[in-house]
Formats: sequence, C-alpha cells, structure tokens
Amino acid sequence: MNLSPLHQEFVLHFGEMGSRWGINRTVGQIYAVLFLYAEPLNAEEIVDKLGFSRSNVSMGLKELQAWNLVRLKHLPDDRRDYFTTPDDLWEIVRTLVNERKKREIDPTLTKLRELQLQKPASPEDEHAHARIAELATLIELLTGWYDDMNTLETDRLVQLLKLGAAVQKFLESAGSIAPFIRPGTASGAKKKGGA
Amino acid sequence: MNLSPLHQEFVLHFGEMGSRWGINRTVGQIYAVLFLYAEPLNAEEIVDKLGFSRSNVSMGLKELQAWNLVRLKHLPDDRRDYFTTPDDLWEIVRTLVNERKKREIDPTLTKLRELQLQKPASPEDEHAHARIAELATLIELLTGWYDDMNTLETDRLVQLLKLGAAVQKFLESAGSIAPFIRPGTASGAKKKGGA
DNA sequence: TATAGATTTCAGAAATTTCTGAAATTTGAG
DNA sequence: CTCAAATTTCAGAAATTTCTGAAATCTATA
Repeated sequence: MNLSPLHQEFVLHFGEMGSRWGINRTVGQIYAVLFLYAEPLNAEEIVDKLGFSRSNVSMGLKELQAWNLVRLKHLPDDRRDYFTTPDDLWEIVRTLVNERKKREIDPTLTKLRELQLQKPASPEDEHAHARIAELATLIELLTGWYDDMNTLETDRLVQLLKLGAAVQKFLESAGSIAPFIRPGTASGAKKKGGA
Repeated sequence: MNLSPLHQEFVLHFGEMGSRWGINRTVGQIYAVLFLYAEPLNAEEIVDKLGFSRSNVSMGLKELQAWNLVRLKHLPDDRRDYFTTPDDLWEIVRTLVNERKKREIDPTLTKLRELQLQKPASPEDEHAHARIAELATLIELLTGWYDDMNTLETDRLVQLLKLGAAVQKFLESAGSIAPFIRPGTASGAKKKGGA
C-alpha cells in the first residue's frame, strides 16, 4: 500500500466495514481512497496506491459506478477515466440509501405483496399471512416516510434532524395536525403488548 | 424443505436478502421460519423444516441470539430450548437498528475521532482530515437524531412517520423553534455547491 | 483504417466462508 | 452420582466469493 499512515488506516477500516455490508473489501477500499483525495484518480493510480491488480480495480470501479457512488471525469488531453466521489456528503448518503432501498427493500415489498395473494392452506399459513401483512405495512410506512424526507432540501433535512424528538412537541400541542395522522390506524387502535 | 409453499417462498427470499446484508443465508432462513410461526420452535424442528445439519442450526441460533433477534423460551416438562421472534415488529426493527449501529456505526465513529488526532503530514493529509471531520459530524448528527427518536414511544414514532415531510410546515411557520436549530451551524453557513 | 493506449472480460487460482459429522460438553432428572 | 437427552465445539469438506493475468475489446487520433 502506497498511502500515508492516515490514508492507510482509514482505507483499511473502510474496507473492513464495507465487507460487513454487502460490499466487498476491495471495493470498499477503492471507494475510501476516492473519498479521501481531493483530486480525481485514474485506475492506474488506484492500483499504485492499493496494490490490487489492474483488473480487480476495473471491476471495483464498475461496481461503484453501478451503485452510482462515483463520478466519472475527464481531464483535458488525457483519455484515461478519472473518478471522484461527490464533495457533498449528503449527496453520498442519499445515493447510498436510495440504492440500498432499490436493491433490498423494494424487491422485498414486491415479494411480500405477491405472497399475500396466495391462498392460505392451513392455520399456520393464516398466521404467516398476518405476519407478512404486518411486515409489509411497516415497510411501507418506513419507505413512504423516507421518500417524503428525501424530497426535502438538505438544509431543511438538517434542521429536522437537529430538532430530533423535540419535534414531538408540535404533536402534543396542535390538534391542527389531526387530519394528517389518521388516528386509529396506528396510534389509537393498536394494542400494545401483543399476545 | 418441509414447509408449505407460502412459508417456503418467504424463507427463501429472506435467506437471499439476508446474504446481501452481513447475515448468511442459513441464519436468515432460520430467522424467517421463527418469524412466521406463532409457536416457539426448538432446534430439531428447525432442522426438520429447513433440512440443515443440527450443528448448523445450533450455530445459526447462537448468532441470532448474539444479535438479540430471538427470544429463548422453555416449555413445562421439556428441557429443550425453544425460540421465537417478538410479536411486536417495532421491537424487531429497533433491535435490528440498534445492533447494526453498535457494530458498524459506533466503531467507525470511534475510528474517525482517533484519526482526527493524527498530525497531518502533507497537504493531502490535510484534505483527508477535513473530509474525515465532515464525515464524523454527519454521522454524529444522524446517530444523535436516531438515539433521540428511539426514546419515543412507538405510537408517537408512528405518528411522526405518518406526518412525514408535512412536519416541515411547523418549521416554516414558527420562529419559536429558533432556539433548537442553532442557525448557522448547518443551514445558514454551509455553502451549497462544494468546490 | 491502422495503431497505441486504455479498459474490460473471463477462466481458473487463491482465499474465504459456510456447513457437516463426530466428539466433547452441559444439563437436569432420578 | 449416573445417565440420557440436548447442545456446542471444531477440524476438515464443500461451496462460494474474490482476485489475477492474459487475451479481447474499445476508442481517439493521425
């Protein structure tokens, strides 16, 4: 590895963490390098810094592009591809969440909806259906909320995040929001303990 | 596999999805079975339903216990261990998020803070430092917000989720919340484009 | 369209992860 | 304490994933 101690330690940690997600170590490290450097890097430079084979870097970059996590740049009078990550971290977070949602959550929701159409063939199937329905509803609530928040400008989003649970105060005080919350659907009617 | 078509399809999908997260296919499938059945199951029953070796099931259950994702039960006059998932899906979501935060986010934050103490040895290190600082700040904002939301009762949380971006209305109208948002730290002073 | 540089593809090697059966350990009842 | 049931451990087998070098393909320019 041809990196300063600071860069190296970050890159190693990031690779490690990446592999706890679906992302493999190499891809995580490539991303980490791009994230740290101000200037766009080309594949050869990444090979030099990380010591992977050229083909491995090529595949890693392709995967990062498939995830929309890197930007391709071109320098004048140089036909090599250069890569960067966005300067704006919020853009990175949004991309990451959007992509994971698209790959993991949305297909699951589709599958759950599909399973709900199957005719239950036993009492156990009945119970499974109920469970699946509950799960689908919960996922829809969460993704609906996320889609909603994702329409906000970053500054607004940050405001809300800083406010945190304090936002709750508005729910306490204002009866004006009643039309939004459809009381009974979730807050009123839901029994607390379960079985 | 000794499962009804409904159960089987859910279990297979869940195993697949699990393996996109850090969780391995087997563990995902074991969890899926426990999730669907109303009654607690013992290891032998899981072996029967999924067709894995007894030792594999044992390891899978151990991992699920380490994640706090299953509950251990005992039936009268039966000394085998029985396992269930919580009835309340929100409890499951909270556990999942808490555990992932604990394993993935918190160590990263620690590492970032540690790296910030290193003396930069070059202009590139300077830039890396800035990048790392920005990342740490963002992660702290997000986890702080999450910790805050996690203190809310489920009903309140659901209310807020349903409200979604509409909650923003309160920010627009009320100057009363100014003390909370510390203007300038994130909304006012942050430049938009980047470079 | 020929060519040189850049990138991608892909089959097999290497590494890692998962899974199993057999043996060891734990547990509780008698 | 003894025994049998239940569970766990663990070394190696099996499966999967990652990585590489060599060959193929692409691309801009003269």
